[in-house]
Amino acid sequence: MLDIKLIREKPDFVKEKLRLRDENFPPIVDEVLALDNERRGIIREIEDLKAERNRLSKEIGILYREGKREEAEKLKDIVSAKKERIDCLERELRDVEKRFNDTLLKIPNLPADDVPIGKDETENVEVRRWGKPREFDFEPFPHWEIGEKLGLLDFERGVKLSGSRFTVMFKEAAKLERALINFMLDLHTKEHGYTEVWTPVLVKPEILIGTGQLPKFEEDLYKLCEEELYLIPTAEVTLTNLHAGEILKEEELPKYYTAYTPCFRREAGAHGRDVRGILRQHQFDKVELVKIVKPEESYKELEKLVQEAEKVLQLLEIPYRVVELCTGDLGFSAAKTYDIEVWIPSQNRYREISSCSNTEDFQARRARIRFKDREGKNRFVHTLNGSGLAVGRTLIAIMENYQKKDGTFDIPEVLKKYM
RNA sequence: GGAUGGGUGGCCGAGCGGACGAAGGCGCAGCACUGGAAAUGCUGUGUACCGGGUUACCGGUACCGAGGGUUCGAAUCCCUCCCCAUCCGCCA
Repeated sequence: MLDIKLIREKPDFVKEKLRLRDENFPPIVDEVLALDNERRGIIREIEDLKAERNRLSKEIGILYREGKREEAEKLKDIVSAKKERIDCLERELRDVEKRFNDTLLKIPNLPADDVPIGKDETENVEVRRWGKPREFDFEPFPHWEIGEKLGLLDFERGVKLSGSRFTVMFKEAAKLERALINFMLDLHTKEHGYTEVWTPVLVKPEILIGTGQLPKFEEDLYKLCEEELYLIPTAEVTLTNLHAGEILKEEELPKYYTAYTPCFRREAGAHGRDVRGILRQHQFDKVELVKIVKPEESYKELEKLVQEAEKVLQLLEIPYRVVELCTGDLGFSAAKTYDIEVWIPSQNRYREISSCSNTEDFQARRARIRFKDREGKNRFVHTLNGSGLAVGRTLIAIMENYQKKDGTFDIPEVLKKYM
């Protein structure tokens, strides 16, 4: 959530930044400002009336104590009349406030100053490459062919159990999935200083508002019909919200959390994309990295976060590149994002395997995560999140990059002790 | 799912219609004492919003789990809901 004070003081600046994301955003700024004005007018009137009421009520109490019943009765009538007006205004305020909040919650974060300007993913900027794509002396198979032939990936049974975009994994695939999770968690906890966390995967709506999935992206989420609970689309949701509503001590920061969880996405906008294989599934595993840090350290921490995620692919010895997302491709909550894209031989291109973002105080403000600084002032923290990595996609990368002519594939050296 | 007991400030805990933003304690900060520290003493110590000065300030409003209601006035009385604990039931 953006700071309403910033919107009030620099509406043109905010509009300009939002325009870099999408031409359609700027009008919402005027909308929210109009509601803010209306809201403040009503608040002022209510508070004046209440101040008067409180003053008179106090007087009534004193009059009673002094035994001046008649005077007290007179004052009562005056206060009663004010009460009617207050009730009416409060109803009005409730309505305006709700519209104000809904609107404010639907405004995305502002891109950081150094984010490249562009309209969509074609204008993302490559930052660096690691490793050389292997030269094959045969036409590399896509992972779904490798997996089906070896009896490791069963797409038909996935559909039988749960429908399209669900898959069953057998034997080495299932085992490799588990090995990868352990490998990633070990790396981040032992080498990078993260605290391992296990979290629920069902969460309340306000938690999803905290990280920015709600209210705008309800159609991307799975929701229970019996209870007001949603399946998480990423552990970013639970890890970031661990400290929702809390005021942390400055010396507790930074906090580094990592968790393995399954993730659930309806992929509402992705009909027809990547339908084959396990690249885009409704349920997938991910090891997530979340950092809660002091504002002045967040960009330094973002660079470190990306490197920590990259380390996974380096140890697995799989080529990748890092791209910086342009303004038009940034996610809703992000001020700045690096994607890590892994080399997929069968597609002869790099595909996203991790997304690392600094949301600055956008999520902190929504989830009310603050810390008390040395002067005793409460300030919003900055929150960062990144995949470290998407496990299913890492499995794809291994199957394809380590494949052999006979249709089998090798296991990366670092994973052997996990198998 | 059933029964019982609870939800008050950073924490513990009192208050049960008017002077209560809320006793007391702990914690924290400052000062005094000390060679330094401990102990002790004194002082201070919530948040959000609205308005004015627009730096360290002042005024107002709200907040005692949430939402309604009664009342001139609610932490306090009434209703609804949520959450927590314990026991029973069910269950991996």
